[in-house]
Amino acid sequence: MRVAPQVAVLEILGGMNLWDMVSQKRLDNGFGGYRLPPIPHFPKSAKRKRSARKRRDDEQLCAFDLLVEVAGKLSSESENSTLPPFCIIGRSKEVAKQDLLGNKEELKTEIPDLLSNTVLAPEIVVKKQVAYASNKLPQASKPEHSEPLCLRLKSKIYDTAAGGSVVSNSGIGIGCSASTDICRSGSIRKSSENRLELEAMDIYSLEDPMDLDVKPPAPASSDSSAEVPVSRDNPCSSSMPKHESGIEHIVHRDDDDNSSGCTHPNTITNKASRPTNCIGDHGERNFSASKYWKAAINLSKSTNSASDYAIFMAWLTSFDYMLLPDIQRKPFLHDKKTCYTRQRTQRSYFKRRKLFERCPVSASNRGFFRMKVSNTFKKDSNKLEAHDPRGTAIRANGVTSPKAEQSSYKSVKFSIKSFKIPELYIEIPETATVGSLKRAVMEAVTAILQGGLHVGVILQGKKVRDDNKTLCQFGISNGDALDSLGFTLEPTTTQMAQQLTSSDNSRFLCLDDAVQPLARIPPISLPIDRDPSDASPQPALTSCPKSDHDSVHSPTNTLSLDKTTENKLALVALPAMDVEALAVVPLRNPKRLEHAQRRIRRPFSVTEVEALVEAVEKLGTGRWRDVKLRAFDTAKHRTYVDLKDKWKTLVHTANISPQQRRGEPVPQELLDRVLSAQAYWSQQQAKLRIKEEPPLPLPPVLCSSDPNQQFSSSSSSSLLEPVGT
DNA sequence: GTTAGGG
DNA sequence: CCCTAAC
Repeated sequence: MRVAPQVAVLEILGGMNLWDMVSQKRLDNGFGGYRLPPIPHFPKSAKRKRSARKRRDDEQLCAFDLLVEVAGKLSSESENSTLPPFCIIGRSKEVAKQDLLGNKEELKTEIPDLLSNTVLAPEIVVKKQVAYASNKLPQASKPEHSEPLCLRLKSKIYDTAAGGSVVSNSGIGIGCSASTDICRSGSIRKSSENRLELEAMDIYSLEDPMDLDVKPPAPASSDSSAEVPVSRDNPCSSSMPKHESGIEHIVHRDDDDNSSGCTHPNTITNKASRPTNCIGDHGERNFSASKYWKAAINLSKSTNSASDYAIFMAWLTSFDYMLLPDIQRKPFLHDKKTCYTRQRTQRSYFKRRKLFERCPVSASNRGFFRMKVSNTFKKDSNKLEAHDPRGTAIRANGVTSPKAEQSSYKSVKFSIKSFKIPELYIEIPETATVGSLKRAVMEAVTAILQGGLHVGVILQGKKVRDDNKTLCQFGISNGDALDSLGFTLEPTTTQMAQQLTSSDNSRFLCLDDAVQPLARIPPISLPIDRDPSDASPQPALTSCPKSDHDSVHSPTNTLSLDKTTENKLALVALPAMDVEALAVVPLRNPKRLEHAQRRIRRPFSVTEVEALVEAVEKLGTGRWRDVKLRAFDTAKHRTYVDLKDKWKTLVHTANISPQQRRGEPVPQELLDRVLSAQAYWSQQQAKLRIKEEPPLPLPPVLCSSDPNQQFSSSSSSSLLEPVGT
């Protein structure tokens, strides 16, 4: 019997709000490279167990954020372009499972952190990848040269500035840039003091950490940049090599790391004299992937930090592995000005975040989660420079800077919560090697990155396209509208599966005065649902599929159009198709990972509300499918459940005081109609129950002869094209 | 697959 | 917007 190789579909989730991911713990179980360390066993103390659990969670968050930040630094400090490629790959659940079956050897290596005063002392676990564990598959499909190895890096993160205390010991998987090639060579296994690693790679435990609540060291040194807290002397850090020489090697040795294990900072051994980077030792680096990353490097050179951070933050949160550059290639510590110091406290992310929001100015100095938004507010430019690696969805608290010499200038502080992450699907044969998978993912990612990402600004669900308007003109500088401010990542160009050619930096960039056209969306982009109800000055982007279906994209027109609309507020309905547009390969059988991903929130526009109201007026409240078909047939992102839910909230909204309402205000007239229709139809339903008589009770109040007219008030004609069937 | 309702 | 029971 011939067994057809199955196709494993990898789904790399995107589009998720980072904050949601973190707060909802959706990074658990391997998704996003996250693994839950086990909770230390405290049989007799529920309390301790609880606190341990909390600590673990906190640590995960910290570690996660560190990754994010590291990536951000990498991307922005790779000026010399000697930066080895680093990439992020995803993996299927199956592969992950197989991962655990292989032999494991552990290698030690060290990677100086890219953040000031912080050292990453990771362990790399090399696993023999059991790539073809499935017995069903013919062995012949196995490539002869070798089994792909899977690199896993268990990062142990120390904060030297904080006295070497363990900041994090997470299970985040980080790979090494050259993993594919290196592994194939097999050198990695011999290159360093091997140690058998028996524990599963996701097994971690922390000792009861030292008091991690100690306040971070105050910035003492005068010569340090105002922003950078200085590392204070402490037993541990003193033994750590300073990073003045660029690269230092630090090996973490925790020989008694076992299941009950402690990773005590004091076990850190400085072995700087002996670079043990397994990769470097053998000089077998083969950055075959580097070409792809030139794009990323160029990108980082030619664009501002906001986009850099955005990109890497986005990808980081989208993938399972991140490949870090080899430390021997380049120091990353030169830019002290922008260096961060990891906050020592292990307090929860949430707590710090709140703190930050409350004290946007000072607390941010050393806060790891500090948002480095330097939103200089210039006269005729509303350029934002968001440096937050954590992404977007900004929240701004209109904070006035007392320093502003020009009284007319007002600073706005943004707290970026997250970017919307583009979604990416990859399909690859099950018989493919992990290495090829990595390459496939990398190519896909690169294809997008090389095209550049454009940062979009969304205000109250609408895309702000006019780059020349000032923030205050949009009301961004104050008011509740700030809560509905967000950012998106959009592909600028996507030349799938194309060679990276570029020295042409002009293609990479975003968030600049001159927004690059969203040109050249790949032909493979999936059909995108347009929201016909979103009245928009951007016909090309919001056209109804019905009428303009094939013009998948001609964003260029649109954008050029933008530039001419300087005098008008260019609030444009969010096309909301960017995500789909990034799809690499149409997903065939998306076995949703774990909790699939939450759909992005798309507030109903007034136009949509009107359409909904009108449909419900005519059809009643119990026929949501019909309502959908009638008024939202072309809006694929609106399900009938959505419509039902929206109606529910509309009714609620109509019943509360205007002061209590949030979001884009719905005209009272519409709300009145909502109540009216709700009352009417609920009455009908009641009647129907009592006596199952009237199959089609003639509606309305006035027994209008035409039920369809009953609720159609003044502006009766729907803005939506009543879906012709 | 739809509806209804709680979360 | 998600999840699910109930149909």
